[in-house]
Amino acid sequence: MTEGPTKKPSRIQMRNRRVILDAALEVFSRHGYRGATLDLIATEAGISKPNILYYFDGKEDIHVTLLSQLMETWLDPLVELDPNGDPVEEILAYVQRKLDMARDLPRESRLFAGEILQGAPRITPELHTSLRPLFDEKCALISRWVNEGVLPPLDPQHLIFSIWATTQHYADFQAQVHILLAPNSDAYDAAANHLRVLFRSMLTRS
Amino acid sequence: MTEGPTKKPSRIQMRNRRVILDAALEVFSRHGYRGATLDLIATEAGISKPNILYYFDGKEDIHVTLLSQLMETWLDPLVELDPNGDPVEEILAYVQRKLDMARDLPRESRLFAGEILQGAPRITPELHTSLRPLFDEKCALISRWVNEGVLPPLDPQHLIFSIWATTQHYADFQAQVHILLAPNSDAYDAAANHLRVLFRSMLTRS
DNA sequence: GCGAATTTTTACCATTTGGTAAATCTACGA
DNA sequence: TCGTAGATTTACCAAATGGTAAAAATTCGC
Repeated sequence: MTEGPTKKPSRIQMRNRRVILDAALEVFSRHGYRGATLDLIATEAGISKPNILYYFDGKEDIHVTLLSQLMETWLDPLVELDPNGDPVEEILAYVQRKLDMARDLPRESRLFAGEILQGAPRITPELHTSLRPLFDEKCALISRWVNEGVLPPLDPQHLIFSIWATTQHYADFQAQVHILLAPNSDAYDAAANHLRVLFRSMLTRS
Repeated sequence: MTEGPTKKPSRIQMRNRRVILDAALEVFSRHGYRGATLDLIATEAGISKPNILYYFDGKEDIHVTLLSQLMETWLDPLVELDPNGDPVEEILAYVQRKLDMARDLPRESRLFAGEILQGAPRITPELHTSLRPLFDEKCALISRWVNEGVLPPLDPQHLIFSIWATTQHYADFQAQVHILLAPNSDAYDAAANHLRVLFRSMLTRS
């Protein structure tokens, strides 16, 4: 472990690590950290448990690896918020991107939600180093837009919270949403329309 | 279990069941269902593990009891949505009540969120019998308001989702919120202001 | 094809955890 | 105060679970 340059991974290592992480994402997001077992992950991956421990140092290593890899994808929509674009359209496009992610990557959303829900015991450092600076930067950008008068007065921090909350809700609370919505309706289309109206109303009020 | 009328619980039973449930709420909300152990709950409650199993049939029994008791409290703010009140003020008051609950009962919020996040394996029946009818009823009420022209066109289902999502976010994602917000600021006051503006904008747009 | 390195399996193990049986202690009404 | 129903503790247990050692199998550069 105190070795210098890590050997570049073989094709087998690349493939198996990917297979294991995909299985682990499925299992962790469905059962939570403690509810997930190495046996479940092993079965899901089609790889024996000791073999999984050949590729990862342990259960926690798999979990942390997943969360770290996820973080980049997760923050990407916010990174793309363009200082040079039209403020209202930029923010609405951000809402749409976040909603698309909730639709396309619900397991990732639930994995992240589960970690935060339990106090972010394994990802707090990353939140400080990755999320916090980006959050501050984009809050400053939105504040600038407000000060320039191109946006009405609003709280950038809580605006972003509202966007996160409303979009991720469809992935994180999917079980509830499915019970409450008519099964044939396309929840995401309706949600997209609703959220566009909701946030546009706030961003364009006179 | 096939007995007829259950004996009325003694004072000791009342007290100990309350103590156990309170400890279990703390432990379940912090660690999730699988992460919570009877030993943790026992320590937190100051009651030995076998003694806990004298009052409850098992771990799942405690969890289900907690969720069932919580459901009533949880739905209460929505029950109070008054068909005879002013639509905009009624909905904004509902938002405030939900936000107050997230502030005052964060453990309950996280317990519920954890259950839904994992597919509501132990509370799905209650969601159908308790939540669904109330949800449908209040959606119909809001639809009526829209049809009467006292509210602008909007999707009642997704409006309620947005209210749930934005308010519960402050309890469920508390760990993240604490990392991102300046520690001295009063998050709930700012959130209340923000959410009032957000939803009022949508409800009063011309 | 061959030897070394990598990968996989087999056979385990210690700990944790939900739960139980039975003995013991305590409260409480007669 | 005494007997009994109710409450609590002690001493367990079986299954699940994260993890390991070492043998066996496979892959790969030459």
